[in-house]
Amino acid sequence: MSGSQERAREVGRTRGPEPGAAAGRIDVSSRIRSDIIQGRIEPGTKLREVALAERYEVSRIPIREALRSLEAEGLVESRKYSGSIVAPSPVEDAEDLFEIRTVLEAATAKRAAKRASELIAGEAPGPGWRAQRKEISDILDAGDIVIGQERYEELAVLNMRFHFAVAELSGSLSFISLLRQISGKIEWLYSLNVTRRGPQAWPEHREIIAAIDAGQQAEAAEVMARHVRRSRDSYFAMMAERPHAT
Amino acid sequence: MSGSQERAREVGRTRGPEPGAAAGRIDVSSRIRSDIIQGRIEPGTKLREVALAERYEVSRIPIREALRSLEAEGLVESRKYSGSIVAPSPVEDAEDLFEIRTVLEAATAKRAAKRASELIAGEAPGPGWRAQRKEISDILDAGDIVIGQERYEELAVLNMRFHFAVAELSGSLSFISLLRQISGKIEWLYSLNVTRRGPQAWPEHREIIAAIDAGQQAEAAEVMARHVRRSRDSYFAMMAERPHAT
DNA sequence: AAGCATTATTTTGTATACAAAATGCTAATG
DNA sequence: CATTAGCATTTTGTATACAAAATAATGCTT
Repeated sequence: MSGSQERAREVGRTRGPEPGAAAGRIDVSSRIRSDIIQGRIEPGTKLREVALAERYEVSRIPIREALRSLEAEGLVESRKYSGSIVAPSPVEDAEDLFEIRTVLEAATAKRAAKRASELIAGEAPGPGWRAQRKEISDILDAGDIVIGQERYEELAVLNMRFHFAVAELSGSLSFISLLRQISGKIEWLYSLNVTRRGPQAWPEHREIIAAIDAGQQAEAAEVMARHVRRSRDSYFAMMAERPHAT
Repeated sequence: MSGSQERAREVGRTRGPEPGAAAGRIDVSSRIRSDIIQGRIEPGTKLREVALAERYEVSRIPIREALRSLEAEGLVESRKYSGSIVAPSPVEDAEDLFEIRTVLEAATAKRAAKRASELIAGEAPGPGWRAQRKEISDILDAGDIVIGQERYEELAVLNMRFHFAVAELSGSLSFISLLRQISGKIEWLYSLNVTRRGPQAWPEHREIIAAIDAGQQAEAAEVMARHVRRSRDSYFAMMAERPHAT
């Protein structure tokens, strides 16, 4: 690999970036993702790299890498030499997304129950079980408290945490990463409507955990599937009432 | 043509990179992915950007973007300021990967059957149906020919194409992109063993399509699930015979 | 004036240069 | 001798500079 090293270039001492330009920053891709999900950037918007670079006060390089990640999540669509645009609103994919959640989460519940049954049989369920199981109890308790105090807005994040906690209880990294893949679109979907599923759905979580704890794989899968389908029905019922802002 | 305009365009000759440096190149990320899947780079290997840049004869920028994509596929693991390494061999995740395929592909078969039932009912199944359905027939025929001529090595790629074609027949982009997400690891899994599933599995594909064409959703899902599970069993039977090179 | 070829302009893609963090090594100290 | 503080090296992260492609604008021909 040769290369004409002799640039004979005036020493560019003037080159350094403004000191302090790179102030404390929180991962650009998260900020863009958030801006898309929260609707601060509309679907179809052309994401020009220089504009984003200015907006988030970084250069184009981090922007480009962030766009690659967001592309993998399906929040952004890119074509070579043609730039990136914000993906179309996920409302069209709502049915698919709920179906995906149904089958994947039923599988995670089943696997979690399998691990529990191993525990019951005296075998070791693998590392982390205790902590993961406790995490779920904490989430369930927190949900009850939140409901008792009628702070329903906080249920959404707890709900998300519960479902991911079950995935982690399954011990299967492949399922977790797949669920994480679609979580962006799921969040986006829900953020399109301020209303969320009411508190009456929360107790279903305890049924799911009961089946898992009992080591009943088929039961756990079925209860989880039913739970997600109800959440689907609730979503579409809501959409029927108040038309969405696509 | 009055006045030939000599636009002196060659002023800034100072900085240009070696001419011809960017020769015809085929997407770096595909090449790295291929090298990982084919085992030319072992799991756990530190992927240093400069080394990759030299190996693929590009600068670090395209390398970094490729690594982001591969990270999303789970073929590479990265930590900030700590670089990227090739993900561990997917053999440990084999069970999970087959389970994921089972539930996702059963769902795609079900949806494809649903579209077919709409066609039967006289409704329009949506755009692309005809072409997609024909594509499947072509693949099935090609497989029969290949088997007839005992060129079994070519079955692997046809098999992959068939399953993706069914996903496309479902008309659900979300499912397709999720399946594409794990396809890298699936390919990796299979490439670890030269042997593949024998030709006796091929006719099962026609059963799946038959159920879809008949618009029998539950049946299509079940047949597809059974098919993937058999492929799972076949894989593990093979692994039991000849120990893998982890 | 309409359609098309050609030239500007814009935007993405990539290479180089420099800064920041992590890693490894050396040496001083208990 | 083990440990650790400090320094040097290595490697990733990011900014700037330039090249290539696409898009917009211009002018020419019919």
